[in-house]
Amino acid sequence: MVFGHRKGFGGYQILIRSPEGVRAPLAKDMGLMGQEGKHTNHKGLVHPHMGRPKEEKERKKGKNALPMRSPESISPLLARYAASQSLLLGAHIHAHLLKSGLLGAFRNHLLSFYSKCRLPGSARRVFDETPDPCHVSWSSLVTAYSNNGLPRDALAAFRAMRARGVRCNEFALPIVLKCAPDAGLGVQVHAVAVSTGLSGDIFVANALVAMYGGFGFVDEARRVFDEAARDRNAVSWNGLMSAFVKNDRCSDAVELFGEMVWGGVRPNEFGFSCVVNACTGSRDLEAGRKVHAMVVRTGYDKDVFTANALVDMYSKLGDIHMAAAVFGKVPKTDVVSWNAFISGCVLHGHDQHALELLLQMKSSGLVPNVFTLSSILKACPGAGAFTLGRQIHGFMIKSCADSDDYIGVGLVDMYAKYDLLDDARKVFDWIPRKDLVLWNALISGCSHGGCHGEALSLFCRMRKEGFDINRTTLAAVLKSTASLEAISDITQVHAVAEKIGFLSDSHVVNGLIDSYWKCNCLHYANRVFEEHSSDNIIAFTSMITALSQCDHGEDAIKLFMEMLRKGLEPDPFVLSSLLNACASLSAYEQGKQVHAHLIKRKFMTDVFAGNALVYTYAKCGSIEDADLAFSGLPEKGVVSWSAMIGGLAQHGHGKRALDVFRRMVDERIAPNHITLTSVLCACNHAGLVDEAKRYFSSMKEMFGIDRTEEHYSCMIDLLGRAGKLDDAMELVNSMPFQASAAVWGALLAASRVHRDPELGKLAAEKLFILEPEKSGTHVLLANTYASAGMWDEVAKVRKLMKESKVKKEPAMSWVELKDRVHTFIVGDKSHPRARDIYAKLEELGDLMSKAGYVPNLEVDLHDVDKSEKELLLSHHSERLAVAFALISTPPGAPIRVKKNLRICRDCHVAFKIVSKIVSREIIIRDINRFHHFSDGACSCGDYW
DNA sequence: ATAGGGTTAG
Repeated sequence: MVFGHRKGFGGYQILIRSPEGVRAPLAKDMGLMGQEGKHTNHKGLVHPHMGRPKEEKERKKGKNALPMRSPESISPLLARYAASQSLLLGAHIHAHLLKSGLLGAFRNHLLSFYSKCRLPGSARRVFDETPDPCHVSWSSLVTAYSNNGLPRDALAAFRAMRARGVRCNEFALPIVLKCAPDAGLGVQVHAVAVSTGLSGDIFVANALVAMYGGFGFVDEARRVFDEAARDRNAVSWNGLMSAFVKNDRCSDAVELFGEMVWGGVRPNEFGFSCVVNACTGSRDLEAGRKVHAMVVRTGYDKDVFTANALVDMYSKLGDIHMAAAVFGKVPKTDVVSWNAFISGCVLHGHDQHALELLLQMKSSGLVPNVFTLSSILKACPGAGAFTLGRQIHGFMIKSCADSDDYIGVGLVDMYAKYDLLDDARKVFDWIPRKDLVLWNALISGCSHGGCHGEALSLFCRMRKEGFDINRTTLAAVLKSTASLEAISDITQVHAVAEKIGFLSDSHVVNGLIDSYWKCNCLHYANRVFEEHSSDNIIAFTSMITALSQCDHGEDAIKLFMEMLRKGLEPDPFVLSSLLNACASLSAYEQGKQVHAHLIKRKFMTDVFAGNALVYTYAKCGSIEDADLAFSGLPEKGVVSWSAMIGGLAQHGHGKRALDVFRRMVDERIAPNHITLTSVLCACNHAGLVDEAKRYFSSMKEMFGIDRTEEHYSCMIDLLGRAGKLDDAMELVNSMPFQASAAVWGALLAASRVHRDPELGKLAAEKLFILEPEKSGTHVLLANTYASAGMWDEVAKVRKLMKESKVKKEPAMSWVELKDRVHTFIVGDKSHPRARDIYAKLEELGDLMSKAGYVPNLEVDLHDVDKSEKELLLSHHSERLAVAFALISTPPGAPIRVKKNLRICRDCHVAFKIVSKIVSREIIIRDINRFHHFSDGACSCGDYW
């Protein structure tokens, strides 16, 4: 039979009850059965040192035979045998005393002997045979029970003693206080102590401090401590410190330690280990280092408890190097030392190192226990050690230790991280007593692994079964509602969170904001933000993200300014989020400001911020800055490389993008599906059809990446642009996905360029169904017919467009100047400098005509005469933006404009000429890509 | 009479 399965590993071995054990001969010899048979310590586990005592072995061999003893030598002899746990020798003396009739004088000594040999039953027997037990006999009996894991019997004996009117002594009280099951009984014992005048005894006072501390009554503990001011010793200080630590008042404990040292009391190993734990609990690394210095000065760094506490402190407070240094110097490491260091490594993400430590630990002869293994389980996914994780699972089942709460959670989490939700679920179902953390692990696993419906239904089950939930539960389930974009579910979770008072929690607020904006409910998101989190950086980050993702980049930047005004210090998260806002706005100047923040606050080593910087500079039209940021990254991950390749692709630097991709492969960074999308995109913008075909057909075997819908869509677009319309259609028909609006849109555009009205008609019909609200479809279809000279069809489409009441999405352009973004729509006269802008356009018009520019009237479908058409063309939003930039920036400065639709073909021609006339670089970011106009040419090579 | 290590989570 196995027992002790809760803490069944490590310092204590799992106990197998076997007839060959120490106990069998004892039971026979002594005629005693029952409690004492287990030889357990108070935790119900066998201690490894409890082997067969040396003296007993020697006697069996016939050496050292027991001599006749004089009465005076009996008492020290019993004490010696008790210390060496020599049961048989003690029993021999017992028999000798019986025989010689000397038992009476030694009953209390025997009682104590049996108690120390963990035989409370024998002790009781001696006590029962005592004709008139005195207070010493009673105290010894209470001690025998208490020290051998029988607190109820100890209490019963104490009550019997009180009922018989036996005087209570200072030895019984501390022991019985230790047995008190609740504060009520503790208070009663306190009353006894006061009434018997024993409360002045320092041992009693210290025991009272410990009792009150253990039950959460720190103030009571403090009162008893204060009353014992005169006799206080180190134990009193340590006891109160420990009371503070146990009750989440770690900083008070640290302060108390200072008081103690100041008062001239020298701390011992108990005090040191306790105060180090207090520093850990209050996250006070500064105080911790000071204590560490004192520990070294006084030589207590040799104490395992203190050293372990230091390892734990440095691990948890972020100085893993110091943790390693202390760990390396622990004179005799035990399981706890290893556990503390291993968990520290896992906490810092050094998963591989944690596994190496496990091996070292084993080879140093120590057995890992449930504490070790729960940390190791956490490290398995990161270290790619799935097999080890499975083995731990098997090991746990075999040793009946799998019902350990932490191991259960660790297993659920590990299986979930490997996307084995069925296995996670099995472990979950198998665990009989499910606690909150276990539920959370499974729900988080589900929402992480994309099983959002499952996560939601688990959450509902939890609520129905009356389980408590916490912020982790809510955060996980909100992640799922965000992905499901299920507004009614969000409002329900919102209501639950409100009901149980979790709306002040930043993680919950974060989840709600995130869910709401993903459901297009930006106003709800904003309401949550305004109502619950005015001065919290996480909430600001969420809201800034929400605004920038919903195309409210300007509001995102405004909110950031507000955050600064409130005196909140930006962190790398909020700055990364802000960079995304700048990217979506093409706000180059703002992006540089954020870059400055990052440098100033020493965040340039942050991976997320660094990647966002690359992405933002590329999106803001400066591929050079993006390249610089990319080269400066301390660590380039797959996201960094993908951002750079994608940026180059958007700017039409196809060859450079492919070079970077080759470098990435050389450096053994595994590309993902996003990288491959960027690669295909690079080929697309540079017209590299053969390269694209090669990557597209071999990506699975070369990089193990399955082709997604996006890859197909990019490939179809590429074939279409290159005029290979048949190949494109073949791919549409053979791909394993329904063709999306993006695919048909690409085909429609291709059919216009390559004058294929039949394909254009097919694509447009699909688009009318897929995206009935979009106006561009009509325009493109009409253009397609126009390009083939089918004017009747053009007229029909225009009529259709009027009937369907589809409004044309207004074309807009933005240009950034210093810290403001200026917006323009076609024919816009609302800008304060409108007069100057139009004058500039007129001036340019003359110069352009002289340079040979002829307006391309085909691109405009308005039913107006020729001169009016020309005027409309020359007042397109992008032209207004460029003209404004020309009159507001110094000569020679590059001009960056962002447009919400594709750039107009006539404007494309115009800007080529303008760039030459004014000797400026003009950079237009349209919905698809970047156009760099310079010296009469565009970077896209007119291929777009 | 006073002491230690572990799990979920933006």
